[in-house]
Amino acid sequence: MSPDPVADESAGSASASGESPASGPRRRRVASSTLKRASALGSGRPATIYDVARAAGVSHQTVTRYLNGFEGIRPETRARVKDALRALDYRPNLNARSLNSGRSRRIGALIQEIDQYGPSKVLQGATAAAREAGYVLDVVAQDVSRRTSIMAALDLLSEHDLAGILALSSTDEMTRAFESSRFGVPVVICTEPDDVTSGHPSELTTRGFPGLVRHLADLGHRRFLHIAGPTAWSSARNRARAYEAAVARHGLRSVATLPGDWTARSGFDAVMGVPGELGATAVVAANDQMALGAMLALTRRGLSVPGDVSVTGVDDIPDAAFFSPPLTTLRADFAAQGRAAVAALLAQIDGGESEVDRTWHSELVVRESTGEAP
Amino acid sequence: MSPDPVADESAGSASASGESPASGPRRRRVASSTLKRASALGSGRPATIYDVARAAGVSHQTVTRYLNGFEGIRPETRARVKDALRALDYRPNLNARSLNSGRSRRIGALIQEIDQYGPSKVLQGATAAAREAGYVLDVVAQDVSRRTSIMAALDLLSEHDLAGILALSSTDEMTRAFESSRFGVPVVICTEPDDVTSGHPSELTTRGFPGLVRHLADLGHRRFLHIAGPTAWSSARNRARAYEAAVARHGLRSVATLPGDWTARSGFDAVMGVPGELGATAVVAANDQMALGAMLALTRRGLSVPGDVSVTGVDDIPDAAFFSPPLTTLRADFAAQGRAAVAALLAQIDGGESEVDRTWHSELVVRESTGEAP
DNA sequence: CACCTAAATGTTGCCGACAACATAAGGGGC
DNA sequence: GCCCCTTATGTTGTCGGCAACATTTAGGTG
Repeated sequence: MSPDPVADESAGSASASGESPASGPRRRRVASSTLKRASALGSGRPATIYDVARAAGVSHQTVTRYLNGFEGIRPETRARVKDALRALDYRPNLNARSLNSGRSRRIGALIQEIDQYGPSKVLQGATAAAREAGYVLDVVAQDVSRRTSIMAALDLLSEHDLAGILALSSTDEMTRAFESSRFGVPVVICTEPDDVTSGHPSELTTRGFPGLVRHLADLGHRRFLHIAGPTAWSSARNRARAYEAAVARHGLRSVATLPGDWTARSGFDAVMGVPGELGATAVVAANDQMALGAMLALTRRGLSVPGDVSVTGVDDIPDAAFFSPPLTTLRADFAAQGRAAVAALLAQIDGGESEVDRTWHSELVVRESTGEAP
Repeated sequence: MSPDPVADESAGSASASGESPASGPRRRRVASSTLKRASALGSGRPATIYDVARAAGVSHQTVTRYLNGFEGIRPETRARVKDALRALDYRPNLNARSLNSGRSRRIGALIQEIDQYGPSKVLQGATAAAREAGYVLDVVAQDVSRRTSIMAALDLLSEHDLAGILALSSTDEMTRAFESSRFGVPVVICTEPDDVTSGHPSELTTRGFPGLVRHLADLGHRRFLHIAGPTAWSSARNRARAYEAAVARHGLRSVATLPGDWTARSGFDAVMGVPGELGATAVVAANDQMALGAMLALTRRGLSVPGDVSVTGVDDIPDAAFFSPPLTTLRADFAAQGRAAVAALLAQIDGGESEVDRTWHSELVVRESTGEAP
């Protein structure tokens, strides 16, 4: 009835049982007919080193040597191989290579809440970094709605012989799954720098939240409200800790820390759920979405932003600059997090050196959602 | 200086040159020492069918037969194999399998603007569908900032012997790259159902936009403004066409179609850039982000939403319900698009039948950004 | 009980790449 | 000119799984 949602264009004569439509032990060829394969451009299956060798009139090992940059090949031979490679459009089969070498060029990536801005940006950074190193990411997204367990995802990944595994979300669930499983490959859990994991105060604790709170304090705010992320996320816990420490350091008062789940709805519900007077003139949300929901709720409660209450977020998602009013927030660089995680993993894979110390910067972006305290 | 952003926990004794630290033709074992490998749980490399066969006292082929569900195995033998499989925690090496069979369980996925809600949701749906079928997605994200060409990404993917390739964004650039390349595997371009590709009016043209425009017309609006997505995107073109057709059908007037790029900023700029009076009482944006930017711009121009101007979006991103004011929009189901694309690809891979006709529904969600025309 | 067939299991070879070993040309030294 | 030794290149075997073919064992039948 409805139009096919997918515009497909099958390419090449490849698949779907080549010539003999009847029987079909797949492409199992008959004895020596193997030599009849792809000779010209674009025909049939991709060329192998054997095809190239035959075309160049050398042995397959000479081709391998050429590909591996071996010096001792006569210029004349070298030229023949080179020509054959290009003529047949040779692409190495990484599958076969890793079967032999035991090392693949693939990284498994587990990710949760991929539809959120943060995680998807982390993924973007990770794929970019991986690609630059000649790797691809095998991505498995945890669907929130169907919690089939991370273990099942890991099982799926474990068969694909990967060079390493990346956890792109740092939740307790994820951490637990990674602890209980044993992989034969390096593993990295990507997370915001946080106080507990690193053992010393993170940038968010030393500069990010202090700067944010000072900004609000300078505007005359004295009583604060925090809307936290889900406690299962290490970044949520860290942000809450950083917030509380910053408020305490300035000798100010935190009225409450309300639980949220990163969504705008939870920010909205949190504020709507406060009984009686709000009791605070500044709402510090752990991310921009919750700040968005909080602003709407404040409006609903008859409070104006920033007239009566100032609101801040964390992340600086692209939309934040266009909220009504535009949101004051702490900018985070998620793509860099993803890149760093991949770099750390590659370091483990290749060398064993884990030298990847990255400088983290959260930057306070002041917009119109914060103003003088009433 | 700053704490290491990545909490890593290397697992297993695997990597890093096992025993002999000196020389090292990798794990190339010495003659028959191959038999000395992993015997107990958790030791060394993953078990192969040969390990299992030895443990069960049968030939490797019997193990294969068991794994493939072959009936003719004596119950007693069957039990021994089963026990050995579990004892060694056997996992098939899909790499080796696909080297032999020529078919892998991996799908290449190319995606652009993954940090946008739509594409990331499509990816979520796609990975979920792939996972259910026992596949994983090899994701390569096109980074907008570094347009290193899709071709390079395809080259990278082409070496990883994939069962098929998915384009999760439908842009001209992507389409062109797919047309000029020849793959030996099925290819599917995931796109919104649109008029041109499908050859007949899409749901968006027959119901989505007509419903939206009628809603606005019923509120008394007569003059409309469209903020379109980037013309390189087929969905942007289709939405613009659907909008114009709907306005025309109701005998109303479209003042202009302004170009945007999906971002809130572009929506903001589009509205700010209109010289003189706005000339319209309803702004129909091609997505929610641009609608968000448009609303802020209208406020900046001294117009109230929805008092003076009504604004609508498309997509119904989770945040849309919490914009100020909450946004009237056409809901789209991106995850379903991703699932459908995978289903179509799998159909091509497995059967050749492309029976995947999915019912597309855009649903009008009325919120507070639309109201009576002034 | 010999004999034949079907069922159950074992053996060999291949996918594509690479590594170790093996061999065929070239260039001195005497 | 003989021998050795360095190049340049060819041959064999391996990774883990599967398919074709080979072989053994069990189950009937005359």
